[in-house]
Amino acid sequence: MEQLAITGHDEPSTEGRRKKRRAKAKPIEALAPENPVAEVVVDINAAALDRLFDFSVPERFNDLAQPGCRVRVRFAGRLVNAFIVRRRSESAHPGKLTRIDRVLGPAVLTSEVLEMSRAVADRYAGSVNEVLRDAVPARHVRSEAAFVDADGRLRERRPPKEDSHAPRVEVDWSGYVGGKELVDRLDNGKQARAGLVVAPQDSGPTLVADLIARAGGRAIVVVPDGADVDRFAQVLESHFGERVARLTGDQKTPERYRSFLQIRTGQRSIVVGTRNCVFAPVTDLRLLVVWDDGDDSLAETRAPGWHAREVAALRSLSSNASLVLAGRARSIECARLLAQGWMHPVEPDRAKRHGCARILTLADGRADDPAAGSRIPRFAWEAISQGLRGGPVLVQVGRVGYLPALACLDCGSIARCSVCGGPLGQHTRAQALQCRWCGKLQPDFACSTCGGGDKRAVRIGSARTAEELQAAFPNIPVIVSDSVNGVKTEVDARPHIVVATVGAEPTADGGYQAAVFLDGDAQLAGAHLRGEEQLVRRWFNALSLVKSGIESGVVAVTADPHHRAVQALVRNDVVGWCERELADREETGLPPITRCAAITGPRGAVTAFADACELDESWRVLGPSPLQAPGSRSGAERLVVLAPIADGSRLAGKVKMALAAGADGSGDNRVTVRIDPPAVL
DNA sequence: ATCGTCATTTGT
DNA sequence: CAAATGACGATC
Repeated sequence: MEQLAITGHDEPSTEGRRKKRRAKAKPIEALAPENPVAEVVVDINAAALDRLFDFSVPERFNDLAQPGCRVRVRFAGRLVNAFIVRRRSESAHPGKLTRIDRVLGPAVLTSEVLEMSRAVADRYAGSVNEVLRDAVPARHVRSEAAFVDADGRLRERRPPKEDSHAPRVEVDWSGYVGGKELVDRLDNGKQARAGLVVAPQDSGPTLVADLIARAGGRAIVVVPDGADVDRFAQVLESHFGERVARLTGDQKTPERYRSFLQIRTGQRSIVVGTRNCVFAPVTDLRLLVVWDDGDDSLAETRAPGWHAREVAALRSLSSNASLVLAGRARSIECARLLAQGWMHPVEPDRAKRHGCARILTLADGRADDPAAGSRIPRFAWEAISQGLRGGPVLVQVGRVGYLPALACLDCGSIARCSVCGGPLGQHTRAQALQCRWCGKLQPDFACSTCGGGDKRAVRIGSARTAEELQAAFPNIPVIVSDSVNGVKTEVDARPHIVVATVGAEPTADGGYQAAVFLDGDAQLAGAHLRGEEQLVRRWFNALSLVKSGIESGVVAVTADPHHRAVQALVRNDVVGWCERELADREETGLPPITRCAAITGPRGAVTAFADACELDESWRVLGPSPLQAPGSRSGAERLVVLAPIADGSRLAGKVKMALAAGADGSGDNRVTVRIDPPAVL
């Protein structure tokens, strides 16, 4: 009987002797009695291989080889990893099927995650296996033992008893326009989609905890970085205890895999983590929260470059889980979804908006300040010294280093590297000038335009700012938080000065007494498309670190008080700012109003690829324009295609077709394509 | 991707 | 006329 099941090796062998010997040494095993065919996704990065392949299941793997399992298969002559998608009774493949070589562990990939990965791949013109690499963490065999039974299957576990009734968190939503509607829907088990702006005086983690409780647990909270994970997890664990799992990019393989399996087996049902956790296999997911979704670290850098907000949106569509994009600011992408009516706004009302720290600018009669033109005007000094009487003071600066940008004293042209033409900067007080692109040290500066040897500072960095403040307040400790000295996550409540680059501000125990936002004008002037958006986002993030309420602190902003970004801060109105920015993008037809494909590569190859895509006549093509950046080889250029959102999947489809046909080239002539990359133009 | 096959080019 | 480089095409 077993003989009948043998499909055997295909040897059209001429020598019966050899055949006999082999058969004796290794008798051919029968195939699985039921569904002997396994459809798999192979783990090879090639657009042309982004489809399912059939393999046969030997009898001994019949129980183990379940859908969702990682397996090892011989494919195109090599052993590669793959995921089983499903088992079937027969194959449509005309040829003979190769056998699965080995089964690597239990079913880690759920059908929901697979389907979502497919949707993400389609949206970004990538292939499923690329997305699966991000969705399913690396296997760790030793950690696995505790989660599988003797038969190799996952041991399903229920969360530590407690309840069908998740503990309530005491949050008063009356200060939020749209808040009642949101929590009503969650309370009633209906799907909700909301763009939530959290007031500076409220705790983000607490509000999120309340939403999770109302949604009945079973939630994923995606945050930008590890420090945020700690902040959120602490609060969530205080409410939900053992049900919370952390999943972050900086966990080691065993810890990460264990966390993942705890989620997969149902042992933990609330996940807080960095971008990849948006794929976490929470069973019966009810709520997805993306915190501060304007932060670029929520975008994967490797292909296909998905963004956690978009993945969450796709997942909420396919799973019926609620979706909340929450933060101190609002991303333009979120504003677009709101304008479209796909999500509902939830925002602090007028009274709540007035309840935060006081914002001071050069307006309000302070324009006559004799020191108004200096980098740190008098009112900012006053804010610092007054603040120091009660506690810590935050000084936010635009750039890291000592003197990050210099210019020739004579002709005023920017100091540039003699080798590569990159901008020169002085990183520490003692160090010579160094090129920011190629790193070459240049002790003897000579202006490349006029030959002059004298220079002046154009920008002042965190190190120099700290030095100046230390000189002015000799008895006060000055702490620096930046990429060079290390990013601090928390400081205590004693009076000291914290100098931080934008985005690297530590939280202060009890809140800062005062804050000063420096270099706003320079940052707003360097405006590429999203520069202003990023600054506004970071300002509002920093604003929330300052004491509010009755003893509220002050925030001194030195940028042009008439700039709309500064006005947004003064009126604590990030929503209005966002609406205006969205209107601007609508006028110019730039992302996120349009779907975008950015094609980058060597000269010529870029346009050749665009031709291969057979783009619609109606789509807008910008460039190709030369790429001037530190890493890029000279001659690299970029072409940007803008299509209406409604054409998004057609654009991605055409790009994918071209990729599958190999139009992206190989070796030095290779082009890369990104759909909706975080940085365009 | 990577490997094989077939075709075209190059070398002595 | 044989080795060498290259370009499709299939991969189960």
